[in-house]
Amino acid sequence: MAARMTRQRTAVVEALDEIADFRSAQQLHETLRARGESVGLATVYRALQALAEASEVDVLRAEDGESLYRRCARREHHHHLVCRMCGRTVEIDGPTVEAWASKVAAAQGFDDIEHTIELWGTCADCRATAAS
Amino acid sequence: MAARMTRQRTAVVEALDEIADFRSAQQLHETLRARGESVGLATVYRALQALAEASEVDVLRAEDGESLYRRCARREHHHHLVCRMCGRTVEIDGPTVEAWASKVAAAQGFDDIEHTIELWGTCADCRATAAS
DNA sequence: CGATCTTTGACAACGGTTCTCAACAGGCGT
DNA sequence: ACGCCTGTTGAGAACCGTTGTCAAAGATCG
Repeated sequence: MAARMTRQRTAVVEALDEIADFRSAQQLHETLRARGESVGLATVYRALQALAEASEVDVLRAEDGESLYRRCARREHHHHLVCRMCGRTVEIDGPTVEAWASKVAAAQGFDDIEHTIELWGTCADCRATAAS
Repeated sequence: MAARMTRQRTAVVEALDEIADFRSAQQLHETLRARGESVGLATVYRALQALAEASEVDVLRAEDGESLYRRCARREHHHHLVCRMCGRTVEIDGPTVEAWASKVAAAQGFDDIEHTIELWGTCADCRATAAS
């Protein structure tokens, strides 16, 4: 059960530290391969899974269902505004929304409440690129 | 391009009308089969797709990525509080949240904004069942 | 009724993710 | 330093929800 620090896990964490945007496991795998780090795809998935479980990375689902990962600046609970084209991300928090969510859910007799609040859009750069 | 009203499409719509909770395409297919209506799985998927496109049904992604469908009472924009065990659903709207979302996104220079706001929990009934 | 043209359905294909299992390598004890 | 023990790796298979294929079936119109 002791988490060993292997070359592969280190590589995944380092890659995440350098990338500011949300990326899929496959994109990350691609990146590692490209920079010469030989890491298996399954290993990337496992590393991300472990990191997510330890709250070291945030996970969210793209509109097509693919999982995207990101190492966030703050470890506290927060949400994201993500560019659906390039993955560019802005961290957001909404104290108002949090309160609203738990109040509404509790009023209906629901327990173990969890909420998904994500904002998707097209960032200024991508809009410019798409226009050309 | 003219949408023909076939036996299969009618069956899917009728099933949705009778079920108040979010269900997956496969569950719906199962239900139709069980009641004697012979409908192909691909057809169920296509029917749901068409209905979703016409805003006749709401779609949302379960935590494992599966798509869930539901015929909602109101066609206007709204959100859901869903029981993650049985799919039981309560429709919700949050005018405050809507305003907050678009304001935040616009402030960051993002366009074509879309937001995902869903609440997950365990309903009173399922909690009781799980405890026994 | 017949012609036309969409829809159907069994099955294959797809894409992301997880599983399998033998080879491998941290890291602790000596 | 050396081995051993045990967690980890990786190539490929398996999985599972979903979409594509294409010949046969059926809805609609004249």
